[in-house]
Amino acid sequence: MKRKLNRIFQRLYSAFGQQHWWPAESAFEVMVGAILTQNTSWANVEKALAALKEKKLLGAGKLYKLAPRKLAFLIKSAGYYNIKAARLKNFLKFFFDNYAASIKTIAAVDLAVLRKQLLEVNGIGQETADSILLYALDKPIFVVDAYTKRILFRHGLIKEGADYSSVQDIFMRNLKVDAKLFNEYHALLVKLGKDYCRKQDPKCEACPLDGQ
DNA sequence: CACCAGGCAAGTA
DNA sequence: TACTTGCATGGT
Repeated sequence: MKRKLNRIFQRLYSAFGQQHWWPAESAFEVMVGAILTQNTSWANVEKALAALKEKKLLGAGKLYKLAPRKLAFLIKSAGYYNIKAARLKNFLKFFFDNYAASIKTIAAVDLAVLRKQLLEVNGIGQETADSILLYALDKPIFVVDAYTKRILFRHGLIKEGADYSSVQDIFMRNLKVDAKLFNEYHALLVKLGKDYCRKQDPKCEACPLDGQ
């Protein structure tokens, strides 16, 4: 498995190059984006983030004070806006209550400890927690998403419907535990998923992973 | 028109 | 534990 995973990474990197993830201007923006992108296209999330920036509200304090209805309205384009507004509030309360909304403070917390805490926040599941840990706080944890599972399934590396932890373990146990590597690898899988491994065309034509 | 997108929680059996 | 359903906009 180590060989397969490393070969896949090399193929993807050769085909697509560095992805420069996460696309955001700050760690806090990554956290907000991680919640907004739940089951939602990134293009729609970008509109929501732009709306918050335009109003100069993309900061922990500003967002926490903002009325839930107003927040929901501003992130409307990201879909599920009522529930996402509530989830952002839940996360912000956690961030203020435990870490005074300080990125430096929260980033100093042990990976396993913080992951457990994040999962206790209503609205933050495994993928969102791991996205925050890896892309906002630079912690070495592998992010698994729908693309990851689909790609691994289509290439015969996992069974259909494999659960999150089992897929995550495949990467964590067979790759060097390195935030930089995990960052690039997940981003490359998303790139492949978007461009070649769509749900609608199961044939994955011209997939860079096929052939020799 | 139908289907999908960088999930999650709550309800049911 | 293993399904099912609600949440919602915007692009293809």
